[in-house]
Amino acid sequence: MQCSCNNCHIRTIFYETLMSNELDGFCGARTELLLSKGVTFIRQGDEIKSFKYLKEGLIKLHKTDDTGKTQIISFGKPMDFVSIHNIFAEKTYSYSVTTLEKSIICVFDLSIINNLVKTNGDFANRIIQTTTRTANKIISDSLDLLGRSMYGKIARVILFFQEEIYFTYGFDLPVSRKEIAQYTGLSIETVIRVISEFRKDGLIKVYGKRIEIIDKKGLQAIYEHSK
Amino acid sequence: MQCSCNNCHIRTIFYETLMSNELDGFCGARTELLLSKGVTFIRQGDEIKSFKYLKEGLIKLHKTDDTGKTQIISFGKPMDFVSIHNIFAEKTYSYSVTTLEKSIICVFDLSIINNLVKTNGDFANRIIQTTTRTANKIISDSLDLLGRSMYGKIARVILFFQEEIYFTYGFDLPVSRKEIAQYTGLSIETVIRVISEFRKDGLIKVYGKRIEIIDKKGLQAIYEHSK
DNA sequence: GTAAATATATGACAAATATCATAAAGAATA
DNA sequence: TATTCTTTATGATATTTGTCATATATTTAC
Repeated sequence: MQCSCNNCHIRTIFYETLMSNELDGFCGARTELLLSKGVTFIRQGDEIKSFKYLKEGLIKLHKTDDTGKTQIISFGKPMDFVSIHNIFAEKTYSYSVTTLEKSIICVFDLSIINNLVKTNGDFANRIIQTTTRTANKIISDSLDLLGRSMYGKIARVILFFQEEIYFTYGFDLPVSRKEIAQYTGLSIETVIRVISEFRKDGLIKVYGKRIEIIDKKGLQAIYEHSK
Repeated sequence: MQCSCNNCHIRTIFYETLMSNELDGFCGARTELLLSKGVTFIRQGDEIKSFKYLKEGLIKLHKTDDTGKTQIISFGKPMDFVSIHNIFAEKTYSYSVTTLEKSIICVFDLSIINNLVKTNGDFANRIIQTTTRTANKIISDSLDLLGRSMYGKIARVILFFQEEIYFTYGFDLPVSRKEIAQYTGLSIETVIRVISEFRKDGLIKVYGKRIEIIDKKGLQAIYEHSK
């Protein structure tokens, strides 16, 4: 039987671990969500019933505390599992997830995944690796940011979108200055000011959301010397 | 067969998931390490060959970057798995682990754990839950610290040792001011100054490493209003 | 037991970052 | 189109935190 996941990267993550009959069940039971930009499709506090995979697009993981302050925890790109480090440990989501661009989400019933974990040791192993890698990336990224100055933090964000999301020197920032502030822990004004300084120093060009990296080595040097 | 892990908390984590014969293999193949204070028993970069459990004592997870700067990632207490969020994802340790007090570490060969993951779905499930919970705690703690002022950060550290480690209002800090700085991202002088301020304000008494909490509600208020 | 190293402590000052105020540009809405 | 709301931008100023200097106390090494 042809599985509609054939062209999807999720196969390369789990394929080898699944028997043909398991794969059919796995792929057959999935739903696809086509979401436009700005849709919060997971809300902190909601019960976890499914396992979600970002097939295309861009998302942010975020949480709001009792005082109403919002923090952005990480950005997710295609081939990322959404909130995967959360779904096996808790009954409800600790974080919300919102699209930053038009995105396609694959939704699997959590019971199918849990069942495969129980019956297929290799699959269980893949899940363990994937969850821990996802969590480790969040930990090392947030520890990295913690130790840097405002210049290093903003340089990191710009380099992140260039190196891990758009792969070109010119791109439209998918986040507002405010969201960069929520991710870095800086104030909005500081974010705006640092971006302006980078522009004045000829490191980047800025036209609203549009960023063009002029001096990538300079940006990298700022990032690296910002401890 | 009597297993010497009978009195150990690790049984309550994995017990129900293991058949009697599996349990024998699990417990029989373990080694115990008795370590004095200040011993680095896991070093970043070393190959991961075992699964380690902190039976008694206190440890810190830390890493040193290329510039020689050391960051403390988390503190581990009894019943914690040491670096568990790392061992399934990587071949080598990303972090070092050092005892802060005399500690007992149980060492299991990683292949035994991996084998159980493959053959026992319930056990695999427990491992997934444990790894993700460990990682989630680190993520939420570090996000929490990131958003707080120096007063909130130091209050958090003092409250952590009172509430999660010693359970009494008076205790000896198991870490130096420098280590608190490495954990919070503050400078050493700032850590010392804030502790002094807390003392001058009558929140705590300080005799070198000895801390006595005088006004716990006051400390909590500082922590909570420090965003 | 003495010397050296490390940890704690505090002051003075500098640097980093936040806050408040204000304004213009853009986007959303009626 | 006019109106409102949000985002971006910048200046002035205040607050937070770091750095450097120096001193004492404590621990470690020989």
